[in-house]
Amino acid sequence: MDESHHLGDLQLAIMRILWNRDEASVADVHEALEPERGLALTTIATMLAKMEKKGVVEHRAEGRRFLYRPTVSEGQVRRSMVSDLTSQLFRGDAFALVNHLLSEHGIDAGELNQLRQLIAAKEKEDR
Amino acid sequence: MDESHHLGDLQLAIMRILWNRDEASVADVHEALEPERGLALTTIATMLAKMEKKGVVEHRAEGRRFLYRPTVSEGQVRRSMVSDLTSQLFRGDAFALVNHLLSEHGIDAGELNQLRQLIAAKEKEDR
DNA sequence: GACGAACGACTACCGGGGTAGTACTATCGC
DNA sequence: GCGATAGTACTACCCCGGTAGTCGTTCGTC
Repeated sequence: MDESHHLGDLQLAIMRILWNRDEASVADVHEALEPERGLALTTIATMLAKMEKKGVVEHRAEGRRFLYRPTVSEGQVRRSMVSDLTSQLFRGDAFALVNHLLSEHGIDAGELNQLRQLIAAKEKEDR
Repeated sequence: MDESHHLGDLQLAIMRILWNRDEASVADVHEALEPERGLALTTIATMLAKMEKKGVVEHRAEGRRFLYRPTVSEGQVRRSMVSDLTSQLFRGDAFALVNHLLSEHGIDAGELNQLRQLIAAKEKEDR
């Protein structure tokens, strides 16, 4: 369960498309990625094959076309990658990362406000 | 400047030692890392050379021994790696990452309390 | 002055992300 | 039935983190 799925940049871009579409052919993914990266279609196909081997996507054949679907959710990937970073940089202390984000990465006043409400809600449910 | 220093696991372990010591020989680093990882001394030496080529450490010779020093701070590395993750997983939205940490990674009641105070302090200084 | 220990330099190898060309195959249009 | 086409499979390559062996030099010691 939960298996440390750390994905590279292109892999994440591909996953994002699959999460939106739920199922997509190589050509679909290629087309969607064409504007930002100018990659060859075979590059996408290779990457999908590697990702399948790793277990983050699966495919079924529809005629001669492969339709790929994600086997892990965006939430799982986020949890896994955030956990990795937290243990690498903050000795596993998630609170320390929150602290860091607040002091080093611009969180504006409106967001602080939202955050306060979030905390209030969370404290209530814990009790 | 600030250059996206993304370091691997061993590289971070080495950096942590250098940040604590401010200057260390290959043997020092090797000795400090011996308990947790059982690495060969040459592995450490190779890694330090690669890290120097990348610009995160530098060395000076003291006799026939090299003394390495970090050229980037722990804060710089944290900022850079956290920023990378934030843009990869949360479209650059640091607040979304905080949100994720609160709901998905155990932050206990006491920490929520500290967090509330942190926010209060930050709101005051913004005004 | 020769010898062994210490130490850096160089080289090599594996795995995995990223990139893509070439080979093969099934199918469509004529 | 045959050629063009669409689509996947295979292979190869680069880069880099991680791992380590071997080589050459230099130093301290007898």
